[in-house]
Amino acid sequence: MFQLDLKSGVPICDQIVNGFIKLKALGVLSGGDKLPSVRALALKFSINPNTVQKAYTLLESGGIIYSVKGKGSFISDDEGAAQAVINRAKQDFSAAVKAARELGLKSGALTQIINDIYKEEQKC
Amino acid sequence: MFQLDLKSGVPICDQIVNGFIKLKALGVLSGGDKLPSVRALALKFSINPNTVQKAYTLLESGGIIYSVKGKGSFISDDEGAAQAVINRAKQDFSAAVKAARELGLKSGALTQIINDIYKEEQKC
DNA sequence: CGAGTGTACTAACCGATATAGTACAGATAG
DNA sequence: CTATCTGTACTATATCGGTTAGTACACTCG
Repeated sequence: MFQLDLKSGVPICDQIVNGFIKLKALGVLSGGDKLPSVRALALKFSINPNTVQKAYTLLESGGIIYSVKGKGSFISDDEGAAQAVINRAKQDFSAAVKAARELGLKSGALTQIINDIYKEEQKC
Repeated sequence: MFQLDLKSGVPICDQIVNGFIKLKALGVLSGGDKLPSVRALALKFSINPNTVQKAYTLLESGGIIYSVKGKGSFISDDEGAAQAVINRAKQDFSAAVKAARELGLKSGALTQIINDIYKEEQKC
């Protein structure tokens, strides 16, 4: 399960959304898996159930999960949603590349950074 | 001169800060160049002078510009500040790379995006 | 029926951002 | 010197997004 950083400035609901997206992208959660209930997750993180519900609503509108009244919320097995997540991640990354380019960074410097970060991953 | 997007959600003062940083990074503005006065820029963008002043204060605390009472604000010729800008840009980009990696994107996909964006630049 | 589930709604609080208005100090041109 | 432009400082207010608080309803399952 992911962690929350209450003092990071990043909205809690966004952190929850991204947390489950990552868990699905990594294969930790897959189609049909049950998510914690709104109230249970709120209790675990000591936050308000409304905040969790907001995150779940966002996840459902994005096709990442689906919710059933009286039963719970579950990871969607929709492959299109997974692809949408990847596309959104690519868009976010593209924006970062363009921002870096506007500040005068060369492509070589960027690829170098990528290599460093992915090399660091292999150590673990 | 840069543009402002009032409805982007990005704080106006941040947009002003980034705007001048880019202008300096691109060489449009260089050491000693005079910035518009707080009131003039506020008038041009139809925003509050306080907001411009806040941006200028941030720029000065970052060493990007320096201000002189009664004279105006000027681009700093401090090379260390320029390096700091580049480092900050690299840090921002690193964060984007890590976010993409956490979502399962491979380094090859990222370098591909970089190549596409920088290739597109050469067309212009 | 009862407990747990998602869902909906209103009200209120809080922090960040932006605005409004005023005031003071230094520099420069006339 | 005076007027005007400059940066700077300060308080107060308004707005918005995010969060919390509290309540309520409908559904599922044992």
